[in-house]
Amino acid sequence: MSIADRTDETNATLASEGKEPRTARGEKTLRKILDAALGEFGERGFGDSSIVGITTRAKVALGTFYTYFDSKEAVFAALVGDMSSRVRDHVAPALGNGTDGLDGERLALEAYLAFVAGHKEVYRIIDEAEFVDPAGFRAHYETTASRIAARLTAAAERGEIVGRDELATEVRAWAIMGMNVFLGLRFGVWGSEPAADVAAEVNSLLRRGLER
Amino acid sequence: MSIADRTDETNATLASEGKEPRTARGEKTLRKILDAALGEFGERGFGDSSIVGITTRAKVALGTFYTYFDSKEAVFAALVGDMSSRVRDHVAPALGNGTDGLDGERLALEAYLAFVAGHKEVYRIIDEAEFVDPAGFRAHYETTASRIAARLTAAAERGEIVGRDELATEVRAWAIMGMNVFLGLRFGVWGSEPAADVAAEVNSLLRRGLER
DNA sequence: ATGAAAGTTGAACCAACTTTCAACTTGTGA
DNA sequence: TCACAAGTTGAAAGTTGGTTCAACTTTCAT
Repeated sequence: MSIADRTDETNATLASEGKEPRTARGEKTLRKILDAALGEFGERGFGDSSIVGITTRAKVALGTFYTYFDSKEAVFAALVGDMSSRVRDHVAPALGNGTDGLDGERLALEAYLAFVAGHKEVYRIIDEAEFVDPAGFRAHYETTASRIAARLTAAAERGEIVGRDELATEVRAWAIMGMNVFLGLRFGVWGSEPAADVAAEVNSLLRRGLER
Repeated sequence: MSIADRTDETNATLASEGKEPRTARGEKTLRKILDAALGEFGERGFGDSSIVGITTRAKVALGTFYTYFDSKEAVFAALVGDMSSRVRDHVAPALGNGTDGLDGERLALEAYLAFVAGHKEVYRIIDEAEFVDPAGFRAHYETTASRIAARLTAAAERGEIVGRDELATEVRAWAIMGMNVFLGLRFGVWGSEPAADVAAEVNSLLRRGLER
């Protein structure tokens, strides 16, 4: 998926404040820069990336970068927000396809693993946001955890799972999220064992626990 | 815990190859630099840290740094290995104090949360290693996952938990590790809800799952 | 006591970037 | 058509911070 595949409105707001493109040409250039930045940051990491590297990939002049962004950090932050949405957009549809709430979570993990395997740059950028864009990083995970918590509460109300108080629900949500992220690293980024097998094992853990 | 609290032998090997200190004075200087680096990286992150920052904290001259390390990356890598050991050393004793294997995991998570809360720099450095010292990062997590997997296998052999094949055991190990790390972030680094409550909830998840 | 090895010092060097800007090109509405 | 706004260009200025090194000090074995 390229940034160019997304809507114009979405891209426009990714530029730094007051630097939004006002013509179709500018819009196109902004897209090229964002795509190039995604590639550059994904391959080299934030520290080893340079603005020259980004503009060279985008095939625009160095100065053009500053027409749309205030700094290297600013593009990165824009990308974090965008990658966060992409993960959500890709995983969310799977949630509804399960036979019950927990089965939805299984399919969501499967979709997440597939997404990560095909977009390692996205995984990397969100992870590196912990140091480059802490606010964006925290927003991403707090939002994700809230969504999981809401689904757990709904499943409890439907009588599918055991209900718990608010703190316990948050603990469960963060536990599930942490499992998913680390499995994404191990089986999406590093390895390539079948996503369905991985997700199935996690699902049995969530359903029945480990105890004999 | 300061680097100075550890043994001389341990510290000596933390210097870059061929740069090990040969006198007591050198040993002491190396310790000061390592402690300063831990503080600097922990507070500012790798990118915003500078060698001047480290040597200023350590109260040694800039050039002294290069008596013991080849580069900024080299100190960071030394620190990653050391932090990895520290986490293990702090958490391992708790494992044996449980009434069974899963109870040991509960106490280990509790110990881990307490450790992270008191040593946020350690958490941060291991996380940032993903980008600064990928080999050290991977070694840390693969080693940790192997240890968890070995404990799961042992518990299965004792008949405490349901045994599974190798892939499933690895999935379980990474799932447990991911849970722990994310709970460390949420409840150790960011929040301060009681570690015992968090660990208890996770334990019930592992024992009985979520299903009603 | 003494000299060779070990350790320390910080100014200076240098490579790598980020950021600015004035000139130039392109697009568009009247 | 034409004038002005929007966008593009890349050389150059400016900054930052890693790394080197030759002079100097301390340690310690003999």
